[in-house]
Amino acid sequence: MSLRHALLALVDLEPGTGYDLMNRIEKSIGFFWPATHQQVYKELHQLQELGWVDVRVENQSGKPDRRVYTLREAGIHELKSWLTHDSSAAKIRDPFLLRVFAAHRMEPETLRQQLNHQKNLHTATLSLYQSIDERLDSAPEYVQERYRFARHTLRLGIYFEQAWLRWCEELGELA
Amino acid sequence: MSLRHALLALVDLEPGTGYDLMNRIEKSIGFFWPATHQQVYKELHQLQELGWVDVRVENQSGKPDRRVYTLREAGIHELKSWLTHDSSAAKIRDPFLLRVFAAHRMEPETLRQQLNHQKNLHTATLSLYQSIDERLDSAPEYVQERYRFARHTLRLGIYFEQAWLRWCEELGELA
DNA sequence: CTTGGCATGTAAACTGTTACATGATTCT
DNA sequence: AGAATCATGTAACAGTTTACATGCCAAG
Repeated sequence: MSLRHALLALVDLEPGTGYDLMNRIEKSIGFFWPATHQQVYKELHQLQELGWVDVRVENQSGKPDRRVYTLREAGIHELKSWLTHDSSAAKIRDPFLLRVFAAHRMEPETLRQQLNHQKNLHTATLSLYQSIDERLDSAPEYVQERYRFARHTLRLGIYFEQAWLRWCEELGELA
Repeated sequence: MSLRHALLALVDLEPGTGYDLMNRIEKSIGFFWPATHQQVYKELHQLQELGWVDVRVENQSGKPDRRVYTLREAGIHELKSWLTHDSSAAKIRDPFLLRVFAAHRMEPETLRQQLNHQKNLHTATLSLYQSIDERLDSAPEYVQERYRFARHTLRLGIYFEQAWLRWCEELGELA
């Protein structure tokens, strides 16, 4: 039930449309709290019904109306209240690790190939994280200040990817 | 839909009852593919209907019958076939990182407290992983051989926990 | 005498994924 | 001419979580 609060946090940082929020999710919160656009649009409607956000509807010809969401006082209050709660445990679902677990039944060649694929994926993710980090480096100071904690989560992501790559190499040498 | 294959992999390593499998999930596959006992029991029935496992029913007085599952040839075949497929991307859901992302709205004292809690959790998880690893160290060689790849996943878990702890300390110093 | 382990399930509620649906404008 | 971007949704299905349900035996 926390996509709700993820959206509050995002709208708090900067107002935006569902589409816009979705793009930002893909480059930030989505790394540890994935969501689809269908979920986002639905949740935004509920956030409005709860009185936590305001919507400004802008008519557009040909396109659907732009619905720009901003955070209300009640939303800030809810966000703060949620932040005092303890977090439940993280959940990871990794189909690749599942396969590694059963890899004694795998052809060595297949394993090597899949490991290589994972190495590429994690190299790409690491570069992505680093490029987002660098872009923030050259942002105005007030933006840097606002995204200070977002950036900490990014750093953890970088550590994870480095751990992945280390592991992929070690396993590659053995297999 | 991969709990199915997780179970095939587990039964492949060693036959067992749903209860037994569930305990093993909590100490291995569950770290990257969580499941509840309700899911496990249901899936085992389906595995049987698909002809991938055999069941030996042992009557017990007072307790429900023990249903011991073993892997059939068809199950091994399915497992091998699944192992040739590429894995879809991993999914992480971490409510704590969600809160860190929004932490500019958090009381510094609350953040410090929650960080401390996370540090304790990850220290505990790290010890757990290490103790499982050590127990395997002193197992007979044929067991070690069978759990070779399972152990690799454990090592990745250890790297992750180390990354977590490093990050918690860094953030603790700043916040 | 109460806690924990053994052992299996059903059912409802909630969440998340996938497929379908539309259509203008801008870039290559 | 075709792909990508902007912009929003509905509906069916699959998967997960939570609550409920039972009951013996052993250890402390």
